[in-house]
Amino acid sequence: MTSRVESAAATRRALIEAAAELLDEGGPDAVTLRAVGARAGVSRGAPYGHFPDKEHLLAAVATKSWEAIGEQLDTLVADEHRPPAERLEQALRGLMAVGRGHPHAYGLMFTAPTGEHPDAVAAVSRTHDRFLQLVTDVVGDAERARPIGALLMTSVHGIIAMENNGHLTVEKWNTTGDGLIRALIDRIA
Amino acid sequence: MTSRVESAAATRRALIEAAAELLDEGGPDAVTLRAVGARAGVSRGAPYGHFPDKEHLLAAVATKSWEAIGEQLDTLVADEHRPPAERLEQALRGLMAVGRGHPHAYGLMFTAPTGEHPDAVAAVSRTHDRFLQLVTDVVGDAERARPIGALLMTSVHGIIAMENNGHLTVEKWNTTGDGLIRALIDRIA
DNA sequence: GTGGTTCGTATGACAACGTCAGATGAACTG
DNA sequence: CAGTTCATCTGACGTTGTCATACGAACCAC
Repeated sequence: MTSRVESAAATRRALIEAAAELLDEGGPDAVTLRAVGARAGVSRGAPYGHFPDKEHLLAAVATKSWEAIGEQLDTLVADEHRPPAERLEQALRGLMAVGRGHPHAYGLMFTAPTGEHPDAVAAVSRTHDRFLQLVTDVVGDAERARPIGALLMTSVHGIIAMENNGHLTVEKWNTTGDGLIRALIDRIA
Repeated sequence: MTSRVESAAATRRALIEAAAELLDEGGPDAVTLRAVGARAGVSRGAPYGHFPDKEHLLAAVATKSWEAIGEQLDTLVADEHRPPAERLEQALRGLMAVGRGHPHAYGLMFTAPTGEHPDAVAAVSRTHDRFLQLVTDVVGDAERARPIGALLMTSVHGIIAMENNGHLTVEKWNTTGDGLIRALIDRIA
């Protein structure tokens, strides 16, 4: 662990993890380069040895979140015992669980300007591909699955976003995020 | 116009409008209290005579956006010549137009922590009520319209959000935001 | 009118932030 | 062992949100 490249890689990982933790605990405002450095055990300017600026660090955090969801979907794709429809529903509910458990991280995933960050774009693309595979397993045809998957993905994202921002109250809409997922599956997939 | 209360109210309006313009033109980072003051013709500390802090100013901007959409829906509700389904579709496409034309303002509408800002909450509630009226005109029963309206609202929001963040590409999903709106109406309403 | 009060605005100051330039020291290379 | 590399530290700068203070014109009683 005392090798220079190993130590640098460990520091880089620690910075990303520290930023993710601070984001989870205190929201975007808590993610200060000084606080990130402190939690990672380095000082305030250390991130600039690994990232051009703060935005790239946050993009790395978002990439990690996308990859985590991708792996989650991967295990669902591989689980061939269960019926495809059940796996797809599990995927949608898994997305909601992430959005609820880590609302700030979830927001970051859809906030980072993706165009400037190829790694993030690739991670998003891979995750979306796995999601489309799950949809394909349900509807049969891969080409037909694409717009259907888009409708499912955008709708679930909208449900999570409005739930996290307090715009989805039971008093107003007489339903919950879970209920909307159910309705979505019944009407679309 | 030289009355003190009139002048103060004009300044307040100018501050909100200046913030909205800066948000439209340069995104959230361009909305600096100094820049807002300069554009409104006052100085950097003037906003504190009208808002407790920057967040409340932004909440006022979001409130204005919600009210603008509310009025837009209002004219649709009142337009009884056209069939209800057509008016509902027009409402959904109007939401998309706002999201496309003013992406930063649209993001702010769903970003402001609504709990702390009663005016914003009220504006959102009124706008949602008008949307639910349009849904009721289509499905007939007001109670049945509520969860259906929720599914429509969250889905459209998800479509707009993913489109604005570049996560809704034709290459990946083989559809567009407009196509998804069409599919949404066909399958839900 | 006139004097005193109110209150919207201007100004100076402060801490915190992102960012960069230079210094430091330990891991590498020959 | 001498020289280089490079991750990290430290000091500094401009900008930001925010507050305390000061000013001055609109207000109000008489």
